[in-house]
Amino acid sequence: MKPETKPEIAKIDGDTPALRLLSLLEIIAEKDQFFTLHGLVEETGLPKPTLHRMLQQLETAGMLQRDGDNRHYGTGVRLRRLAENLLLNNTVQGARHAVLGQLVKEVGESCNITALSGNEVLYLDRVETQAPLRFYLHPGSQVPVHCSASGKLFLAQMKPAQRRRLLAHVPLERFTHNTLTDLGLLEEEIERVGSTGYAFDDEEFLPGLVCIAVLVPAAKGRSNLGLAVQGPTMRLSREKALSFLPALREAAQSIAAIDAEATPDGSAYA
Amino acid sequence: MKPETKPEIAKIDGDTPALRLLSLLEIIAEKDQFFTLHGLVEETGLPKPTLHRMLQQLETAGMLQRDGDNRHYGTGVRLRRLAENLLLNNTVQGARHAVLGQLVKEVGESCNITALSGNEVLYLDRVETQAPLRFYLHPGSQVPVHCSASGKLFLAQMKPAQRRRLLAHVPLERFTHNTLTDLGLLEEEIERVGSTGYAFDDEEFLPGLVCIAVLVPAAKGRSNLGLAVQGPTMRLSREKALSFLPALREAAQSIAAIDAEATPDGSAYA
DNA sequence: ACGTTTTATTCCATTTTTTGGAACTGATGC
DNA sequence: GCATCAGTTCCAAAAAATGGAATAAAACGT
Repeated sequence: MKPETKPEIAKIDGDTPALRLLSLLEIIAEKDQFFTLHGLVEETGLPKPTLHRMLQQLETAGMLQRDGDNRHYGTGVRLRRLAENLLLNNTVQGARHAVLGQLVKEVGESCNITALSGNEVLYLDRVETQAPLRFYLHPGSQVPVHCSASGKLFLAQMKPAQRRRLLAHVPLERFTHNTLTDLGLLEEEIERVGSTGYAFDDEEFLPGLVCIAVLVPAAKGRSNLGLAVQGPTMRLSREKALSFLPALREAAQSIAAIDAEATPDGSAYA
Repeated sequence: MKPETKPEIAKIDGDTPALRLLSLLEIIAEKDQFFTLHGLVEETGLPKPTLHRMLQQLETAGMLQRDGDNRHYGTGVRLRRLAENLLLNNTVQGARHAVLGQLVKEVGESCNITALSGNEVLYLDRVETQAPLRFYLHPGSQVPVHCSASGKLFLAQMKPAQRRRLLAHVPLERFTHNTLTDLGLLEEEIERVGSTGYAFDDEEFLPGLVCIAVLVPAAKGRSNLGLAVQGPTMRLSREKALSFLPALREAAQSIAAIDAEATPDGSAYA
């Protein structure tokens, strides 16, 4: 008797067809690989025609895209744009923004919340310092993963295979004298970042700009939110930046708490 | 008679309730503020009870969240997490996109990844050149097989019977002076393409647009992914296009490697 | 080249869900 | 208190989802 490909943990739930479709999207969103109709059938336990109809619906709408062989599906442009807009425009969500504002007051430097989008780091929200000398980087802009503090944090928590795939094809473009353009050195740095739980950007992207970042802890699984303080070298030394760590961690915790508290008690969404 | 406030540009579309719900999410995703039922009614023109039900549904599922006063809605944790996961895990598209971007840098012209979808060639992804003069063709659009470089490559690798079946049902529509509308001539061209391993589109679809394409090699069987460089005749001669072949082939190889890694091999894909 | 398997797709009668005009409720304001 | 405005509930007709079974289309093996 063979291993009996058992697990088949059904996960699709929802009281209405539309919610079941969203539930399916959640399963899809967790994949970092292409998927097939057959695979989903095994994974969810749903009848094949039902799943087929759902996928077909999503494909016609441009939410999914069939890849090459007509068998493997991946996310479509429309779905990705939806996701980006959702994250991007969520900023006036007040609570997070308020925490950011508070942090800026405490440390006296510009702070921002970041997320990984594709192979770049996306600025979700940002509060500028009051100091006259400052870098202006607006929410919505993107920076490469390999030369930003948040980016290195995101890389550090990925599964090795996932990280390798991303790094293998993203050219480690040089922006400044300090940019890590060597894969080996970058891996070393990422490991350091992973073990210490914070990351520096020591003028690796823009000359004169230093940055220290931590992850916003997630209730479970990986986090896709980073929190960072940025400032000009002129004002912000490495030591001073390090001294902000406690405040940074506390703020990250607050943001995590906001998200956690906003979750209907215990059973998450049900 | 007063100005009659009539911005009311309905935007919700979709052939099925579930897609209409996604369409609603898109509208919501574009907001950077909380929103109300009434506001959405005015914005979309949908009946109040209908929208109410939709919002209620999304709220119960944890996708939306009401803001204290029970009147204003904002995005819920579950929806945000969905968006985060979508972006976080699209490393495949990210990696492919990076390869495309790199190729564009090398050759200085717009490049795209294509797939055969039904009887037409589908643009999966595209990166535009920086040059000011350019054709704008977005991902998701489709072009006929008989007058596109990628299309001819797809045809060339088909079994003759398969190709005949496809061509029998696709009228060889004329788009430009150079379009191959004669089946015999097209067969000749396809044979040439098959033996050389690359294909030209010499203003056969759009006047002034030339294109050279290769196939992304597949691990097994036929490939259904094409990689192409496109440019205006003004800048891109046939000779120059030919000189891009090595870069094109190398990029195709990279994409093949990415896909190989991201394709659930045989069975499980978790 | 041909039969075998695997996987995708279509069919369709039944069940479930959506739809939206109208009526109702509750809050706010004057 | 009455007017106003927004949110909510009702419900019968119309539309859509469901999934077992049948079919079609590739991929595979010989």
